[in-house]
Amino acid sequence: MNIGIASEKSGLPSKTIRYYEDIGLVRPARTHNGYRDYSVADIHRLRFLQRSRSLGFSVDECRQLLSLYHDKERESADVKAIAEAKLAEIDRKVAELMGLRHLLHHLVEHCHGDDRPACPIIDELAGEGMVQ
Amino acid sequence: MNIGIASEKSGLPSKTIRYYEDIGLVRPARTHNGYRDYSVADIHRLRFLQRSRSLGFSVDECRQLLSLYHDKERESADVKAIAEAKLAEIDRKVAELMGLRHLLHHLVEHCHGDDRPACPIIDELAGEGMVQ
DNA sequence: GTAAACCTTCCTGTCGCTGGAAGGTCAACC
DNA sequence: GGTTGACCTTCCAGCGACAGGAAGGTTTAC
Repeated sequence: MNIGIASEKSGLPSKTIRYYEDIGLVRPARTHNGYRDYSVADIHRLRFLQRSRSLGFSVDECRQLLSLYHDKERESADVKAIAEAKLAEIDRKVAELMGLRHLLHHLVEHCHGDDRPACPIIDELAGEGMVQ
Repeated sequence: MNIGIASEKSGLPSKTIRYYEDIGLVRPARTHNGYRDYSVADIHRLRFLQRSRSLGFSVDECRQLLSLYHDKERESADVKAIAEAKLAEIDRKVAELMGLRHLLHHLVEHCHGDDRPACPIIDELAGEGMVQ
């Protein structure tokens, strides 16, 4: 399978697939003309990568997950630990964004939004506001 | 004021302050020996940048906000529009993270987390799961 | 006098790709 | 056989927003 087909089947752009090869995540065969030749197993790896990346795992975490995936003796405890760490990270990010959201929302609510120069958002950013 | 003091007062690392100068966000004077010399107004700009960056505005958005901040004739409508766009973006991010959180949580819940090789997280990533 | 703490510029690396240039290969059509 | 167009290759550069470090100058304190 050429890279274009692999791209279609995996949902990853060709550029990304080549990049994944550069960093050693996938090693396709080559045909006589030098074209990359993807096997069904390669496509599985690529789909696995596409899914885990879209779930928010870093490329390095994906590397670990892939090796666990291919390790017949893998312990699901390892996988669970990685997933749980990621879950905690997501919670942290959401909390941070929500805090940010509340502050911004408050500022927007108190901004009259017309052509008067006074603006509580700018005042807050300048450190003259009453918020926090 | 030397850059170290500016760093303390603004809450930004010296490296970041120099970077902001590189990209034209702040233009401190120089002393006879070539050291950067920050005025009180410069510190205000830096604090403004620190606050708006930590509120999730991109450097380019900060640049806009700064110019609005310095524009006496600014219209708060402009500021409000930027803040509202950012708010919508935050909402999108939170929604995405929550979706991700639910899926991951579900997977973690169904992973027994011991040394048995079967692991629903891996199965899901491999495309063999029942989830979605 | 000298050591520590500061400052300078410049270059490289981070992460995860993405875009583009320059060129080789293949399949189809006239 | 020629040509077009779609594919493929490698390599190099760039994104955002800095961070790390080298090599060297300056100031301050003792």
